[in-house]
Amino acid sequence: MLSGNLIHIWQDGNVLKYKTDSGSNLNVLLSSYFRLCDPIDKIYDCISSHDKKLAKLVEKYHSGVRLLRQDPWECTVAYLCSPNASVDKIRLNVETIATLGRKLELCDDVRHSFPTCEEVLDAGVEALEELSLGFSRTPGNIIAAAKRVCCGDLDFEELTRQPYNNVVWQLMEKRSASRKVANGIGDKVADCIALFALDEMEAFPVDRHIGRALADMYDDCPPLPENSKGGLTYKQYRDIADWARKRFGEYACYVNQLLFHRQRPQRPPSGC
DNA sequence: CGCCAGGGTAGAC
DNA sequence: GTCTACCATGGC
Repeated sequence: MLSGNLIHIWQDGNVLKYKTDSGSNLNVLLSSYFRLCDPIDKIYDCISSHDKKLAKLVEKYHSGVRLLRQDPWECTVAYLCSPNASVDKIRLNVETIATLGRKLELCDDVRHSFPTCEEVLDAGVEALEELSLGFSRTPGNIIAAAKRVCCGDLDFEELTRQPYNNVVWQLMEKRSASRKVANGIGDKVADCIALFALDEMEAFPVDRHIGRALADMYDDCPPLPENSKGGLTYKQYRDIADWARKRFGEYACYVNQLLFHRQRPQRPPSGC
């Protein structure tokens, strides 16, 4: 589902094909979603030239792995219910929340558009609480985010024109260096929204998989904590992300995508 | 039963 | 500013 259009998408060799009953031509929309204007060959060549391990990842995944330009609101909600959840669980959460949206049909495939922030507010926090989205704080965080977006306090359009640090700062609602407002968006979730929806190519999300991959592949990478239960402190997170930006340079965010897919069954592009 | 999953928060120092 | 215990749930 993209911008209210239910689309069936598949890959035929190096060609992207799709089917939809939407009257309009969706080439522009899909081109933006898959970032087809990015110089992908140049990017992967550049990454390959860094080291052997990356070259191997590029060889394996270059024909399938892309960075996406997702819808900022949908992306925000998706990552609000991502903490301590698997990709499959997050995908299920997004599909479940989508039942609050408009019904769509294509070739006997019945799905839903992702609900707008207004539709989420109309549904109310009680409706979200019945969806088993994970932690009990998640429905409240989603409602709070919906209010920020609806009232214009959180303006994604404007954020895409701002520098990376500023974007993360605003997403997290950090008002001082020491105090952060609890809105469900920490450093990692903010990075994901910034990179996957707001064109902030400087973002380098560090989840457990990325952290493990880096520690595994590079001896000079800041080490992961030994006995932590999965979590990185803000400092540890920043140290690793900064190391990666410095090490991988301009296309670090694409390296991030490759690392995430390392030793993982390839899945169809996420989204709804 | 155990462990793991695209982490964030309150509260402690 | 930095570090910890705790949080809900599904899959395996």
